Amino acid sequence: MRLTTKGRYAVTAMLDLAMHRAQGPVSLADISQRQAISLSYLEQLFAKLRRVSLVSSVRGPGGGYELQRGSEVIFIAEIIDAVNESVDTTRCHGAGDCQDGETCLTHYLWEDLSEQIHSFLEGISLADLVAKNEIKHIAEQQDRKQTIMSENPGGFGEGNDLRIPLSRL
Amino acid sequence: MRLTTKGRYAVTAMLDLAMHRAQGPVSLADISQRQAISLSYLEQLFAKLRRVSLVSSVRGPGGGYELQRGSEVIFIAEIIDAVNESVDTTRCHGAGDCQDGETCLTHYLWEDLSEQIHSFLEGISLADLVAKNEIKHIAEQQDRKQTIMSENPGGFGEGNDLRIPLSRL
DNA sequence: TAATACTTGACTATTTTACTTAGTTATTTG
DNA sequence: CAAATAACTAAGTAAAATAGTCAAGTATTA
Repeated sequence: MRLTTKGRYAVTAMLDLAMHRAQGPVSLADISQRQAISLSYLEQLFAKLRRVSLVSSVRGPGGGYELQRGSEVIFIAEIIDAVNESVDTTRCHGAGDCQDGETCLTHYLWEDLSEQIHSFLEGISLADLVAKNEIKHIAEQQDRKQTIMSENPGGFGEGNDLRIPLSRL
Repeated sequence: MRLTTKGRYAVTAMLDLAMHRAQGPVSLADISQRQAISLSYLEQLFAKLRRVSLVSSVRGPGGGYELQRGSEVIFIAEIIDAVNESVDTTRCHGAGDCQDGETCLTHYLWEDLSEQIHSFLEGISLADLVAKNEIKHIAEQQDRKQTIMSENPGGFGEGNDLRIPLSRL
């Protein structure tokens, strides 16, 4: 699991797509302007997103890209995986290449952590992100942030207040 | 929040340190051998880890690095933050540089997600990773994986089985 | 048919990563 | 004290990833 600017661009573009899906296909040119990402780079990213069936394309005038599923069933982990081709984190690839076994152990520990992060991002959808944000804005207008959490089971919580207890994992 | 190979190296090295703290200061040469990371690269990483007081150094023969706190209060997020100097994700830095406000919105959404991941990694310590691993190994020996979760509140769960419900966040 | 917009591939610049080299400084042990 | 050890520092470099350019297509719509 890697989390780089490349993945951020992809998620950002997908969020843009999610927020404009009402108006039909969205052209990369539009996303490029709105999100300040170069058109050619978007083309590269969307080629990969298309390959894994996250988006579908419509050619010709008025064409563009659309989410192939609803934004509530497109998860952040999928998007990031699509653009970041996986790298093998272990230096000894499976078969016992390690001398003392120590190397394998720490590598395994990392992979394990990586899995946790992946699972975490598999639980967050595009729709979740957008929805949570809307709630936050309403909350700020109403100026009573403290009660949002309990009132709204779909929300994410606020920064530091949210410390996931290990007992829940 | 970025999650690159650089951060992985740092976490791996810190894990190595945590697992060998009983035998006093650990030299970078030892870590280099065990974890297959070049000595000079480790020197760069540990310069940063030392700057934020995650480790302390002992010079001279028999010297090396030690964790400055217990491994149970050193969190993964700290390690990654130490080696990855932060990049500003928003193109318009605070002040209204954005034309239509759209750009800011998706950037904000990303920052929000990034915060979630950060909070997640703030909740996992070096000790947690090691401990969970030991439990896993015992479990595999005993060949009754299914019951581990409920029996052991400190554990992390297993890969896909662990899907954090949004209602808990 | 002309315009639009996806699609592909090759190529390039920049940045980051990972490593090398060559030293200096502090500490311990013989 | 001298020699060995290992942290520190800094400069430079090779390789990889990122980000973007350019130039051709193809499919679709008006």
